[in-house]
Amino acid sequence: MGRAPCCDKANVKKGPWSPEEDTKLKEFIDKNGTGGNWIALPQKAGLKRCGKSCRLRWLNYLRPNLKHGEFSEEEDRIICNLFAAIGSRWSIIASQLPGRTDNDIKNYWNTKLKKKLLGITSTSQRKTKPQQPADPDQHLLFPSITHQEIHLPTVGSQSLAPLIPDQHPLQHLPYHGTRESNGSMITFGIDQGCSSSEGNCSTTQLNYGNYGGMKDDRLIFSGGGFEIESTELEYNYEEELKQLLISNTTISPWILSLNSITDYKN
DNA sequence: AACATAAGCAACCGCTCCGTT
DNA sequence: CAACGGAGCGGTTGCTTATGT
Repeated sequence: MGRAPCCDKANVKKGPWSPEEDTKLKEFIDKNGTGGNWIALPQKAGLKRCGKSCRLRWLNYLRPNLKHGEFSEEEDRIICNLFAAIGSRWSIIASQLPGRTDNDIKNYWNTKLKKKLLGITSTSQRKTKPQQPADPDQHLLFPSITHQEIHLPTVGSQSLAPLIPDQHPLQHLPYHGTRESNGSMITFGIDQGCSSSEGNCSTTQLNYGNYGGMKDDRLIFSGGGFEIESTELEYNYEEELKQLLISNTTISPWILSLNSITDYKN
């Protein structure tokens, strides 16, 4: 026996929302809030919709301060870097782009940004359109940055490890290493807290580092003044993307560390 | 103008997570 | 501790629009 459906599918409307439905939903939420119960909301609001559908409509279209339209170069960069770091965690990526929704970013990535990055392959071309060359400004998506903070909606006490997909190279990196700093060895590691010395921070931060390229069969990551190696090359999501990034070693930064990479002297 | 095809995007589906009982 | 149920998420679908023949 499967689980009970979230709503009576025979009696709910599906498909595109009408302006009247939008108005009903918006007015109800403006007046009453969501009440933390999406399942009960449609009935209260007088809508013949599934609660999940209402939630999606509100989050992706009706809620205030949503940004529509073209993504900026800066937004492109953030999406690319975060995708490289954590993969298709669209909700986390969306949390870094005010006014953008996870669905928006997901669609944008799948339909435009990925192609822009890959220089548009022949197989995905509009058949009759002339072949576009690879974007000459492609490298601008990967400026050489060493440290940029991203605030993840993660409670400081939680481990960041689950945010990293299994196939991501970070999974194969040691969680601790050493580097030289001012003549003495520094130990660093990925801890499970936040970077503030006070602790109790409500967000956990992630730092960008640079993907430094290949050495023998190893991926080298560097950033914040140190370097780290991965001996396993198992990360294989977006194979084409990986090839692109590897082939651009001089210009492609890559994520190195979670800032909660903390330094502490031996 | 009519048709074919690709691109874009809103919405749905099904799964996992997590709080509650 | 297990079962349940709601929220949230990512993948996918399918409709609409744009573009070329």
